[in-house]
Amino acid sequence: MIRIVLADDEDLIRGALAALLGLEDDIEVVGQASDGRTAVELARAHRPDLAVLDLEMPGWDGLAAAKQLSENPGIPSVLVTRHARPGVLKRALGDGVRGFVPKTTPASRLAEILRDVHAGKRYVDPEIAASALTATSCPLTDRELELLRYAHDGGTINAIAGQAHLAQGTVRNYLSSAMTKLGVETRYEAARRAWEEGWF
Amino acid sequence: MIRIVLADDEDLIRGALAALLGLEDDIEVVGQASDGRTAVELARAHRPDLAVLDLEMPGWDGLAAAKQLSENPGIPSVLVTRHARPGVLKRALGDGVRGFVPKTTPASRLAEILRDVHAGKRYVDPEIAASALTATSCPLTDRELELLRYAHDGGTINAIAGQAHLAQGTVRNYLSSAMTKLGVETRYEAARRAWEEGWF
DNA sequence: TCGACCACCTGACATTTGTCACGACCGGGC
DNA sequence: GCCCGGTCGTGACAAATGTCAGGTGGTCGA
Repeated sequence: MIRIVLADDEDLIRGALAALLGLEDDIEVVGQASDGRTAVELARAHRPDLAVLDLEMPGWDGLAAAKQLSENPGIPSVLVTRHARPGVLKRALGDGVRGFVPKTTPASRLAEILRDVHAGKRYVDPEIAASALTATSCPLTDRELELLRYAHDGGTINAIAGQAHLAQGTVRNYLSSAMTKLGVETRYEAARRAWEEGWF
Repeated sequence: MIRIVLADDEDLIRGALAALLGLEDDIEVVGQASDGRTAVELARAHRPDLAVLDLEMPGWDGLAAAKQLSENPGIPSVLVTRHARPGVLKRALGDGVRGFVPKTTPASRLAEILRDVHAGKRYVDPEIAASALTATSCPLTDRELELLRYAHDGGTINAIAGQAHLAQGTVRNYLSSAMTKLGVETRYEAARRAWEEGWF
């Protein structure tokens, strides 16, 4: 019997996934959480064989939870995600994630994947793996990424400079540099590109 | 027995929802589709009692499919959505949608909701209903909305003017007007606000 | 120790953008 | 008729933005 802790912030999806896994004779969902922190607490209490975590969650996301679980109680995680972002896959594998499943995966495969991971294998969606291999590794510096993160929600340069505690000239330079590196015309496009690649 | 056609572009979620509904004795999923157009074809072929449609789908989205189904074979629809956008709810109800369920709804409630809708009732998530009532109705003109749609993916004014076949001065005027009406500083924030409200 | 390099920051400059005032056209109400 | 609101455009101005040359300090390998 494979004992699982399941985390997804959308109740409907989490419940549906639980129903799906409940159909399998050898899988048992022993706990459900709606955010990463609760998932970690549940896992430390129940000691499941496996954690199935949605990547996009408020507060601690799936990646943060997976890292915790892999370090402390040594519980392997499978991440489920809507957006197949190559950079995120790389970081996830570095943080001890054992399976990476986009939501476009056929439902019938999920149980098999969990069994494989439980048996010690790893699973990575072939599509994402391919794009992660061909993907240009991130050409941006940490500072550039930080400012792109701020730029992502559409504020003015001044607002960004305030949040980052920098002069606006500096902010403009970093963003300009990022824009040239990515070959786009505006910081918004740059921010979107960086997000899509999974660089943050 | 309530016969249902189910549409969601994410295979994993669609399969999980099917599993969830399959647990109910009085509900049968007679067809599954990954986009709105296929959902409509399936529904015309199988004549289900109800269609459960994800709102966010490529090609025809859930709203378009629901409208078709309500007009032609007269099949009622329940929309499932991730983002609770008040404007979308209003349009949906106008297009004959009978149920509006955000993905934050507890999984255990879904079956009840489908039964209610099948019995002729309507269901609208109370949270969204409240925000739709208090929401300011859209103060923007069609042209302003159109340009905000273009602005939403981050191009320059020139690019937008090209797509819309307008002079850049005109584009700036419309966007500026939209920005003042919404009380924001940049066209990107304006575009995001309009999207969040469900105005497009 | 030196130079090369990189991340970091700044100021000056040209372009883009937002704002405003204005005019023309069209359609529908009063 | 007249007025009003939406559409489309122009020109001008100030502010925000992007671009560039340059400066500082630290690390690293030769």
